Parts: sequence; C-alpha cells; structure tokens
Amino acid sequence: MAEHYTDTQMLEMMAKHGWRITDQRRTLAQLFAESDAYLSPKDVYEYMKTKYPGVSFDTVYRNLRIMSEMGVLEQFYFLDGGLKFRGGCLTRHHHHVICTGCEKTLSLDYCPMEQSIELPDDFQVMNHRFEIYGLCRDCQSDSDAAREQSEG
Amino acid sequence: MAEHYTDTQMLEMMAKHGWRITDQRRTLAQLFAESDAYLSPKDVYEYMKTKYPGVSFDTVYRNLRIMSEMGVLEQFYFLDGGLKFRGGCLTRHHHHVICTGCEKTLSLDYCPMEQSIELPDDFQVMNHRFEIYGLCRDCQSDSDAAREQSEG
DNA sequence: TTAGATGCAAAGTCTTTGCAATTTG
DNA sequence: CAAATTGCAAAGACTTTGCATCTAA
Repeated sequence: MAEHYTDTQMLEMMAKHGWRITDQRRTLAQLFAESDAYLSPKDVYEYMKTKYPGVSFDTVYRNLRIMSEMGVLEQFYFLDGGLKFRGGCLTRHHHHVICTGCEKTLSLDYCPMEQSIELPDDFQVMNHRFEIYGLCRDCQSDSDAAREQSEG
Repeated sequence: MAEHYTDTQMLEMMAKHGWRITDQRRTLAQLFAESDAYLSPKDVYEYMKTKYPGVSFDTVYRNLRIMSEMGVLEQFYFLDGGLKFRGGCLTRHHHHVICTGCEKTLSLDYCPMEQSIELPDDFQVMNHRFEIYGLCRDCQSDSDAAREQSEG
C-alpha cells in the first residue's frame, strides 16, 4: 500500500511542474518521504543546516511552499496555530490521529462526513476538518517515566 | 436554551477571577455576547476604535487573551492559520459548522468521537477537532449574485 | 489608596520579498 | 547559455513586553 509519496515521486512531480531538481530539494524529498511526523519550518531548517551549513531560512520556506502547492507535502496548522508540514498522502480521503508527543501521525479511514449529519438548511459544505490528538504508546511511557522520576 | 455566555455572565466571570470591569471590557463582552461570528484581533480592534478612538492594539490583545483564558471567549485557529475569537459556549461538548463567507457559526450536537473509531493500539486520546466549513444560505446567494454580475 | 489597566513605543517571532551571485537543464 | 535557484539583507505582518500614567474598587 503506497500511502505516501516516495522521494522519487516527489522529484518527478517537481520536474513535471517545471521546477529544477537541486540538491536541497532532493534532500527535502528524502526527509519527508522517510518521516511520518509533522515538521515545522524551523525543524526542517535545522535539519537542512546539518547537511548544507550555509542554507538560508527563506530558501527552506520557499521550497516547503512550492512542494505544498504541488501537493507532495501537506501543510497543516496545529491546534495551537503552529505551521507544520509532512509528506503528502496518496491514498483516498482520510483523517489523522496525531501524537502530540512525537507528532507522528497515523491515518484513519473513518470520516465523520460519511455519517448523516444534520446540517443547517441549505448549508453548502466545502471542506471539513477532523483530527484526533493524543499520545501514542511510546510517548505515554516517556511521560510515565518522566513523572516517576520527578515524583521520586 | 442559553447557548453562549451573556455579557453579564462574562463580566461576572472577570470579576470572579479578580479582573476589573472597565468600559473597554464591558464593550468587548457586549460585542461577543451579541455576535455568533469569529472575529480576528484586528476585527475587534477596528470595532473598538469606533468607540474608543485612542484604544491600542495591545490592550485589545491583552483583553482577548485573558477572556480566552477564563473560557468566556473561544480562541480558534482557522484552516489558514488565522487566529479568531468568538463568545464561549456554555452548552455541552459540541462542534461547529462555520460559514467561510460571513464566519458565523452554528453548533452541531453530533460528535464523531461518539462513534466507535478504530484507533491505533494503546493510543490515548487527549483532544480532537472537527469542523465543517462551507457557505450558509445567505452567502451562497451573495456569491451567486456576484457571479451573475461578473458573467452578465 | 493601591493593585490593576491602559497607551505608547519598542522588541520578538514568524514569514515574505528584492536582488546579485550561483547553478541547473 | 538562459532561466531558475540560492543566500543575504531587509521588510512585513502579527503578537508580546516594559514602563509611566491613569483608574476601578
């Protein structure tokens, strides 16, 4: 099941849209193809700096933006308003379960809009948003450990 | 059915929390008690300026923030990341149908979390988000009219 | 009277833009 | 080679903070 764009697919999309394939873009594609997590522009910038010491923030931004516009990345504002990106999904419409500890996500096939929801008269639905936030198993044990430590 | 805080209730809450009741706060309470719409800090500032010509942006911000922290306002990041506020809801847990034309909202009793959703093993749900975006009847006719005019 | 509220100014954060130098196709 | 990409610097938008003055309780 090919759920996300691979880095190759991302690069193909860029080429198809007339963008050039630079080293930085290759690295971005790899980063997002390999990770399930949501990354902030700053996260991405920090990562890019390890590979390209002279990289600039605005270039990272520009590339995140064009990749979002093509759909190979998903742009997402968290509950707190913070902007994040992650690799785009290829599968049919779905929603996400998001761990607020590690910000990894899992797909959910369930969509609330498939239920018969009583809407206001003549309301024309254009869009919807459904996300579940919480802690995955690993992050629960992390916070348990932290609590035990602080409580002595 | 008392769905939202009235302005009096908002002011009582402020007093209970040790905040002083100033003219500006009285006006903010009235504004949000009377409106169903989401307002951006700038919207609120513009409105306040009509009543208090010398009002400063930061005071509006400060008051929006303390009112949110008490729960008499709801703070909300839209799909585009923009910050908005509206009067807090008193009724039990529910979700919103939001018109992207006028940004008025309607409550929805339906909650997707009441369904049995298959979650990843041991995932501990902390929070969720569900909103439906679209156009209410009035805003549909507005855009129809605009379209006819431009196509006319 | 006095702790809290306000307006002003300035700083902070995050994001975008203009431009010359560099690199891709 | 031409056009796109990059890094730099600076500007923009939005939000927060410090402080002197003013005001509600």
